[in-house]
Amino acid sequence: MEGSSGVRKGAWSRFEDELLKACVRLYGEGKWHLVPQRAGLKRCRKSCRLRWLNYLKPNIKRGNFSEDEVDLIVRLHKLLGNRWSLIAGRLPGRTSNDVKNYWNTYTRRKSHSHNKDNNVKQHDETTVGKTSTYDVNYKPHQVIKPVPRPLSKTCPKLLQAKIIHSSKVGVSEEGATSSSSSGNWWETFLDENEDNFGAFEFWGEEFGSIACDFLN
DNA sequence: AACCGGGTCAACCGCTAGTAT
DNA sequence: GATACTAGCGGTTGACCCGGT
Repeated sequence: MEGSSGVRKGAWSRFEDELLKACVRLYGEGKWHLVPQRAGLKRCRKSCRLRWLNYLKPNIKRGNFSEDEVDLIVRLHKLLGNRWSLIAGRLPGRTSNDVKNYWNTYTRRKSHSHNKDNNVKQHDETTVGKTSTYDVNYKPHQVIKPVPRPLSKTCPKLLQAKIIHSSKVGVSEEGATSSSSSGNWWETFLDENEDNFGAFEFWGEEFGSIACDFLN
């Protein structure tokens, strides 16, 4: 299976996996455009990156989603919409592809059962997703799509919150660690923690109120 | 045993955002 | 500011598997 440009497509062989793993071990993640050359693979950079992120990367969790994970996915999807990478970021060991695939089958299952039985008044408590679109009490939810905001580095809110980070090391411009001692502020962004309501407000009054509603 | 349909998951494609020059 | 290039994302597709008939 090789394209006209000499680039292989389709399923990865064990040998290719080993080459890719060895390459990442040697050079680290990133610079994906160099990976095919370095690893001696006839794959495009996208293919290499995807294979690594979705399959070869250590700590990837496989198998069924737990109830907690499903619940989190439902809640996060309600808040973020189809931002699979953001959602996956909150689920250790899960990839955006996993989450997306799960959601697609999950919603398909839901719509299937919905079509089968339009008269269902009570949502089956045993099924996953307590907030399915087909709940009797379902209200169309408002998906929050982060809007780019022109923020000055001297923005008082930013300075106050000390969340101006270097994109690489997660350290404030002042060289101190951020207010979130355990790393990046977004890692705890959705925690049910009062501190975060300030963060919501930071993105604007509207976002803050929606997010608070969501968490309540 | 053969066929069919649905579910699952890996992979590809097209697009946008970010960065370098 | 314009352009080129790279990284990353979400949508979609297709192969494979499995259970039912």
